[in-house]
Amino acid sequence: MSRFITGKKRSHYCGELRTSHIGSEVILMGWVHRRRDHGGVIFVDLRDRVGLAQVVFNPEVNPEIHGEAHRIRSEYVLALKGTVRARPPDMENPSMKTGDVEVMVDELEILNESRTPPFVLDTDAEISENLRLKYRYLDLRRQAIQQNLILRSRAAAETRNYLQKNGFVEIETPFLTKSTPEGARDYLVPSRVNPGMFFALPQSPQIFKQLLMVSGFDKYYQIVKCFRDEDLRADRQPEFTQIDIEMSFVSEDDIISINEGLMAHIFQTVLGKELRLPFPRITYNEAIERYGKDNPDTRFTLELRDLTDILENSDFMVFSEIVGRGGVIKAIKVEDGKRLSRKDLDDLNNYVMTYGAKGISWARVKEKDWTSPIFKFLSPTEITEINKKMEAEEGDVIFIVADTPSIVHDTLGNLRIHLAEKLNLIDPSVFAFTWITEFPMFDYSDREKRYIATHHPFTSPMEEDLALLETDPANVRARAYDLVLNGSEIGGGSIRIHKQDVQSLIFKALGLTDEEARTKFGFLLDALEYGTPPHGGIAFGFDRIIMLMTGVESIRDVIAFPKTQRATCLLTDAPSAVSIEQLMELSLKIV
RNA sequence: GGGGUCGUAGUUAAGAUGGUUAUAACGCCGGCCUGUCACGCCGGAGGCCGAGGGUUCGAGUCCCUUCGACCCCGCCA
Repeated sequence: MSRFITGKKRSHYCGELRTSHIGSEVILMGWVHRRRDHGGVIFVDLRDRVGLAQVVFNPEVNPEIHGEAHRIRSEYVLALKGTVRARPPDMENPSMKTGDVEVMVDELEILNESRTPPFVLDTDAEISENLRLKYRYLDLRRQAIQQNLILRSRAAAETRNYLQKNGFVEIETPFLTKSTPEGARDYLVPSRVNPGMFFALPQSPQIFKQLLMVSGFDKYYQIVKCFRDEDLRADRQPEFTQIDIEMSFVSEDDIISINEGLMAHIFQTVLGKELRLPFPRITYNEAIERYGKDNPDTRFTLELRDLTDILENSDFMVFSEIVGRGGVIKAIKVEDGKRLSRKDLDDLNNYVMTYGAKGISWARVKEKDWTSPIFKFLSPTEITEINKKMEAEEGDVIFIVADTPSIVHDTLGNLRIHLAEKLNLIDPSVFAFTWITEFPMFDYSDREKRYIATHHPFTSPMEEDLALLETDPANVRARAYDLVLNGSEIGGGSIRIHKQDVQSLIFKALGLTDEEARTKFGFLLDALEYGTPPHGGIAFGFDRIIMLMTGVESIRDVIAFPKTQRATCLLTDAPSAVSIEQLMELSLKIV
């Protein structure tokens, strides 16, 4: 039996010792971060989740414990009692928070030994991600990622504080629920009791939170896991966490202002960062026009300008023909273009092909003319007009893309970010929030040959666009809004439909027959007939918010046990095969 | 489904044009060392070059297949 665990309790965290503790007796427990054995005196940096403390074993003070300390290796777990003292003069270590003091050990117990870890934990050295994920429990001992998870915990706590204080009720909703059409692919769970039937894990608690509004809960929230069986990215995991919020008797402005308050509260309490409210708002159309994306990074300019008018009748057929087919021509301008070499410029042709563009034209603006592969194809008037439109001066570089509107926007929108990163135009200390409003209600899906909901099928259309529902669905705007932070969509929501007749109209516009709507959403349509209040809400991607707050590049660095890009867990080896007995119990057969 | 980067001691990496015994640093093991803090000094062990096949007198290096990690496109209401 450990005499420390049964008799003596930890008195302090290693990382909290300061000069104020000098003279006091402390009991520490932690991991051996580093050991420096001088043959005589032995120093150990002992680590816990707060930080490091130097503990000292001196053979003259206590030969027996010093002998024991010789056995100590990296990552051994120690319990020890000792006295905090000031370090001898000129022996302080200013790079450690606890560097002014050290602990002279007079009792030691090795609580556990450790094999040599597969990678060293005492540096910030880059370790390959498959090793990190396989030994995630060791990776999570590293201070940087521990700090991320601690910050995440504080952000979650402050979210709850704020919402509770503002009268919200946290209510849990089912994980075993009904598969719904529309949206992402569902993760399915077979039902043993009902052979051949499946639950789906929720892509979000959307319908349940609306039903809670019908029930009169008025202000609901939940910090909740959601599941989507789609391909992964640096900021996408198959299971992720949302801050889910819904309110009754509110307009867009009410939801926006309470959530601006939420963001300000979290950033203030967790990061000590004062956010300026209200956040700017721009419409979806404006975002696309100016930035090419509905999640613009507004920390830098490089805005898109439209050259279609100037070039639609150009003798340069490449441009005029594209316009003739309904295409557009847009451009961005980089000041001080010397920073881009000729090779940089030519390499961009490969870059833009990723986004479906056939190419990109560039022009170095000179005092009289351009240096540009397309200079000889354009008239002097066109050159002048373009310079004027772009407000270009000598030394600037202009990038021009001509194609369908969506390819042009996609290409320039991403090129904008690419160039900003390459040219260091982004101040990493800035948090630039923007609301995007008036999203289109529908997107046309080429694959499904029908309109699909841009947000989701329960989103209310703008009243003034109701008449367009049957005649011109592409131009119906939704009462939907996204919150964008530094070019990441961190949240989105809408005012919902609360009338059964409007909901039916939308289902019709989406190509759902009454019967299909009945089977898929009958319970919701029923509920709408029993006094549903006007309501709306929002959901935030909690992991993404934490990524931005911690400044990490990968969502895996803010999740304790993440999946790989192929949606597997290298630690547990999930997913894995199951026994034939398990399958039979579920009435399943592998095809 | 598609495009790209990568895989060499425990770890991180170096290994032009194919050519003897595959390097280095850190880590690990042993020895020495009483004030270090990336402690120092001396010595040592450690490799099926992701896996399989092929070309060749000869492959870490070239070709094919395959596995895995990461980034991107599609996808993600």
